[in-house]
Amino acid sequence: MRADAQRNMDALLEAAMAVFATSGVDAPVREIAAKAGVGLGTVYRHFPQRSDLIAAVFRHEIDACADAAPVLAVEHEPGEALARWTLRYVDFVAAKRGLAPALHSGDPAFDTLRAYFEQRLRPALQALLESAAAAGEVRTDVDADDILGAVASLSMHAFDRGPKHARRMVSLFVDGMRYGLSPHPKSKRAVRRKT
Amino acid sequence: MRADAQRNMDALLEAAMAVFATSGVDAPVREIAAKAGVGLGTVYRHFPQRSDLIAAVFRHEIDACADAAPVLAVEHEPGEALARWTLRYVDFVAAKRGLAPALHSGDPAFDTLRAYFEQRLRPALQALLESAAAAGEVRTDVDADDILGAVASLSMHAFDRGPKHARRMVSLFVDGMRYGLSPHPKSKRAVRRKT
DNA sequence: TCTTTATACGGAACGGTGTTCCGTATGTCA
DNA sequence: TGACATACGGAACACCGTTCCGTATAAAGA
Repeated sequence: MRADAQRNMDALLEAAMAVFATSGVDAPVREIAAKAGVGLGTVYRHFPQRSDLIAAVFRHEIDACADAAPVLAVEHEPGEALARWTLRYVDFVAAKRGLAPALHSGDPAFDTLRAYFEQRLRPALQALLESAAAAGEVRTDVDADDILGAVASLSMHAFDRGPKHARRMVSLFVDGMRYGLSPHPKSKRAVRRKT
Repeated sequence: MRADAQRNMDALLEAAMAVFATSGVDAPVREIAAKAGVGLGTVYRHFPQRSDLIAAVFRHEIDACADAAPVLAVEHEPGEALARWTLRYVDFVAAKRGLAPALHSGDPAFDTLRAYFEQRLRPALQALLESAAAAGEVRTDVDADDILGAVASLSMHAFDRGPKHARRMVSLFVDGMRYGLSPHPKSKRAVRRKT
């Protein structure tokens, strides 16, 4: 791949991410091209359809969210890492709330995306979940898909009442996974009731 | 109101309903105008914005759904009427699935619509619900808003797996409301356990 | 019945969108 | 250093929602 092509590709992705965040996913392609300092033709060379650009940005952010998991796993105790990643995931879902319609619109460009979403996020979360479970910091009757689905629909709705509310509802849910287990990582007093 | 104006208005509503059902709510205004045998200017005389036309069709179908309630109430036993209306409501929600994004889009033309939706459907359902409750055919700890909300979100999701699945899930929900009560309207054997 | 006039009609025109096309510029490799 | 495959920019196209205005017509008074 030619150097300038690669450079423009990166510039486009960055510009698109910024513009989508500001003006929503309905922002004109011309605006993104301008922000990236690139001609219209160049946009369509790299992303034949408008939806391909959206999908690329989306994929990019899925990666960022998934990649946050191992980092958090190193920086925090298992239970805390899980809790923090979940809130990170809330932010991801919130940012992409405007895409829900597109996802269900039947555009084939987004079919791949759903699969990528699961394939990438599930293992990331599963690792955190298994560590936390092994450390006895969360219950064992919840799996990664449960969390991905529940938290997504939870924050989707709850965001209508503001980001604070969404994070609070999700925190509640996460605390539910800790129910009956040691309340703080440091104090290992076994409070556990109800397997 | 002039006679031709009324005629064109009706033709437009009918054409819009048909076109939206076929091509979705994103269908071009020109297509609707053509189907109604009417000029573009006429469309915008009656519906200053595209969203006003959508809202009008929506209101029309809310009415149809609400008006079905008293009819069913006369034709069937209270519990059965409630069950049938709920499935009628599923069809309504399913048909309008494409509007969910628009509803949440912040367009002021749709703000009124949400209010109308509740103001019209809640009393219709409430009447069925009270009859059924009075006849001892459903539990009394569920109210109209519970049903409207639950069934809407339930069928919204379930329709991804086909209309059969949606109706099945909702039927399950409705049966839940009958739990512990006489299984068939005719046979009044009191099976009831658990108040 | 015939005027009159307020009202409604049709469709060309406008501004803005996604997408295509092609002449021009440029990175890459022998 | 050429030669050429590749990438670039932006004018042009098709289609969209919306506006505008000259024309047609339904309705009310003579």
